[in-house]
Amino acid sequence: MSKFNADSALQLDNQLCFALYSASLAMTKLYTPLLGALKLTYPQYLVLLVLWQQEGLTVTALGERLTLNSGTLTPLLKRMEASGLLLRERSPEDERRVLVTLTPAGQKLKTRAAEIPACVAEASHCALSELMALTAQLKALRNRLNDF
Amino acid sequence: MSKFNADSALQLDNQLCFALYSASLAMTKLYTPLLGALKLTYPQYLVLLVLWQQEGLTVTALGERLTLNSGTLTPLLKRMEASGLLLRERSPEDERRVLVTLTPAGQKLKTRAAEIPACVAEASHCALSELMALTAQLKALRNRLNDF
DNA sequence: ACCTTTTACATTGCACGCAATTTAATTGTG
DNA sequence: CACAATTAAATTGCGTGCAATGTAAAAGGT
Repeated sequence: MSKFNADSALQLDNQLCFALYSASLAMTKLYTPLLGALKLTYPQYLVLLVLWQQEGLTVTALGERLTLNSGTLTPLLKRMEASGLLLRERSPEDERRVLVTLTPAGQKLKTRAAEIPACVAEASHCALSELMALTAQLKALRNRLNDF
Repeated sequence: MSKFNADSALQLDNQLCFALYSASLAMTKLYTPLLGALKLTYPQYLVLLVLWQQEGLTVTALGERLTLNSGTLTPLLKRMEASGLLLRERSPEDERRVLVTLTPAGQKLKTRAAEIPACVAEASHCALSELMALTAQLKALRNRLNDF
């Protein structure tokens, strides 16, 4: 009897999908209290990570970076605008586009957020090299899945 | 200048959290059409994976297995009950507990779901050994994060 | 027996996340 | 120039996911 028959493949703990799902939920739960101190949600933090690197992106460009669509991003960005972190402005050259820029308050959060990655690295109980290797593997997997 | 200063640590593509997040979303998007043929959502499929292995679990036991709480599970299980996949019954010995069992329709889906893992393995373009190794790493990470 | 505490689920309110659709602006084509 | 096709966001409807709270049953202490 093979070790990997159909029944084995359907066991929750053998499933890469569940390992990904549950690890991602666990990571979000780790971030929640850290981000709560900055009054940010987890996807809001991801938006800031992008904007701290490059401002003036369109909603579509942000979505490509985060693999999120306008159905998710539009209300999320509106909430961040309402809390004073960013501005959403129609592009003068192309009125279809909405350009997203940070307010001084949004830029300022970068300093306070700088401590977060170290907290996460500590909680993971991993060497930096291991974290980097796992990150690279996950990015490769994500790209293969998205290209499928 | 170090390769891993504070600014580098805040780059989206260096973040394990985003690699996990985006890979998990990509995996869900891969499953969605496969599960749509069975009229299942992704977390509903995860519930079935558990119940196909062991029936008669309480809501709490299911939640521990899936790392989900009653706020998520109660409405999810009600929807699955409404679609005829399972039963939710109070335990006669302890009226606080709700026991979840599969209907014949819920059990029957296991046969049709058996093809899904192979589809996912193909889409990942990975050898089985690589998938197993990545799954093991993610489970270890999840456990460390949850214990933190 | 009485009463506090604990346990198990359910409920509420909020924030995603996405497919499908809609609206408005721009581009392409004759 | 007219007008269909394309593009960019926004909207709608639904299903999670969770913190906080509520409710009812069981357990535990005196």
